[in-house]
Amino acid sequence: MLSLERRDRLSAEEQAIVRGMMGKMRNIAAKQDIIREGERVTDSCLLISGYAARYNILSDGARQISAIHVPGDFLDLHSLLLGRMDHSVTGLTPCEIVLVPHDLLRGLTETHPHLTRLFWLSTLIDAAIHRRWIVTAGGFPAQGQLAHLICELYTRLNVVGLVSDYAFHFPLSQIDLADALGISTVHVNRTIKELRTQGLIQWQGGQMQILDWDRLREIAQFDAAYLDLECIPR
Amino acid sequence: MLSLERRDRLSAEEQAIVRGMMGKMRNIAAKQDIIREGERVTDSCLLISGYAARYNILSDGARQISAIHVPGDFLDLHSLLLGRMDHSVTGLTPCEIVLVPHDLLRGLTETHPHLTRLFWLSTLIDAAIHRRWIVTAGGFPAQGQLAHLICELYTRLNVVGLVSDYAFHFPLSQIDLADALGISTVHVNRTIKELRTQGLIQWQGGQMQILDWDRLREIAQFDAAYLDLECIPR
DNA sequence: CGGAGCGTTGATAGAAGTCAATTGACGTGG
DNA sequence: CCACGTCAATTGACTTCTATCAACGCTCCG
Repeated sequence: MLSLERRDRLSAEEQAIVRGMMGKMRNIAAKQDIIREGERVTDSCLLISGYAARYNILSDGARQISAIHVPGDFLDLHSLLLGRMDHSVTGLTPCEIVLVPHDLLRGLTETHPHLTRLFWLSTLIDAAIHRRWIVTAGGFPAQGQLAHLICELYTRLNVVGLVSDYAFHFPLSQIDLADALGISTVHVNRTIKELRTQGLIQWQGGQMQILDWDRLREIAQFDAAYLDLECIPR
Repeated sequence: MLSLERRDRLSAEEQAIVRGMMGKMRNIAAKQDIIREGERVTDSCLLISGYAARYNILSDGARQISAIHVPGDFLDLHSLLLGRMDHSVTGLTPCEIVLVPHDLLRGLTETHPHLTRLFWLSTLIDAAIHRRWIVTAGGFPAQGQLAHLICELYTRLNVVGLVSDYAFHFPLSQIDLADALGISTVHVNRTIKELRTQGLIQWQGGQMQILDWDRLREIAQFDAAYLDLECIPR
């Protein structure tokens, strides 16, 4: 379930510990905030199902999304060591999350170095994704950016077994995409239209179908290396 | 020297360990690569003096910078747990770095939980900075983006004692700024001109002088909270 | 002296934003 | 059951921001 377990082997004991840390499941509605900027939090959230996003509100009221999360991701593992949240987290769709108390996580850093490194790794992959977003935002026009996001989400969902035949559930609104890509909704709409017209994707009823992975990947200059999907000792 | 020590207290033993980990100093010329994309590395680099940057080269040859580093920063602490570098690192100016062997760092994660958390924290702050760059890239026009970068660098340099009277050494080229902000050099030039004309900054001979911090901060919507500068137990 | 690199400026082209309007899906209340 | 409101998707017209192309000056240095 955790993306952690795809990048290194966990011992039976470690698996048991991780499972034992999970608090009770909580249901989050779409558009409901899970964490608010400025809070000091006492638990980290693991996303079980649904899409969630980190975002900030700018002074003109615009929402800028800095990360989109898929099941298996920690939404705010970084809150374990950072003093206050520098962003909010919201459900983009209805979500299920479990809370992992910071006390337990901190205890784990004292007693289980290997698990600690894997949790650390999880935040490092977050950071690698952030860097890639910076690169695509700065270096690509809207079409490349959108194509890259689709490739990335496809790959990340694939890791947790949520794709089949180049298709995945993708019920986000064009508004969400606009806020993530930093472009207007009108422009998102036109950019999607281009991808459709070029026969690269199909997207309707909350279902995304990639029709031509190779060309989409090329437009996006997508290379999954930054997601560090090797399963190796860490 | 490390930015680490500004965010929590280190015991005498911890300070000694950290000092003991430093390998020998290396000098890097401006525009010289320190780490190349795709490498597996065996040491992490700590920047002692100068400016460095993480970057990727896009298929059209453009360079997109995803992070700018100041003295006291680790350039690639994440390489400890990530398999291969997903970006390169270069000196933007002549730099001094010290290498910290991964063997030592990994050993430390086995024996010193508190120091481990502080190293982890260092990468979390990197990530927080990445998020802020995503927000400013997506949400601001060029002037706000540039203003934000100046505010950020001022604040980060202040942490390590490298500013005085709102001035700091800033010998980057406009080309470097263009690659960091994802805009053209011509537009960088015009944007700087605006900031100068508005009496916000002065920048000549590699020296940046902030003339009106309050207005610059306002244009940039800069709030240092994301840099998490509190000195608290972690 | 002459070239290379950087900074600066003007003119023009292209990308993306804003404003406005229309459509369709959906849910609520009468 | 239908009227109505809301929200998202879509499209057109126009504006603004940013890129590109081109030219020129400056400084540094071989």
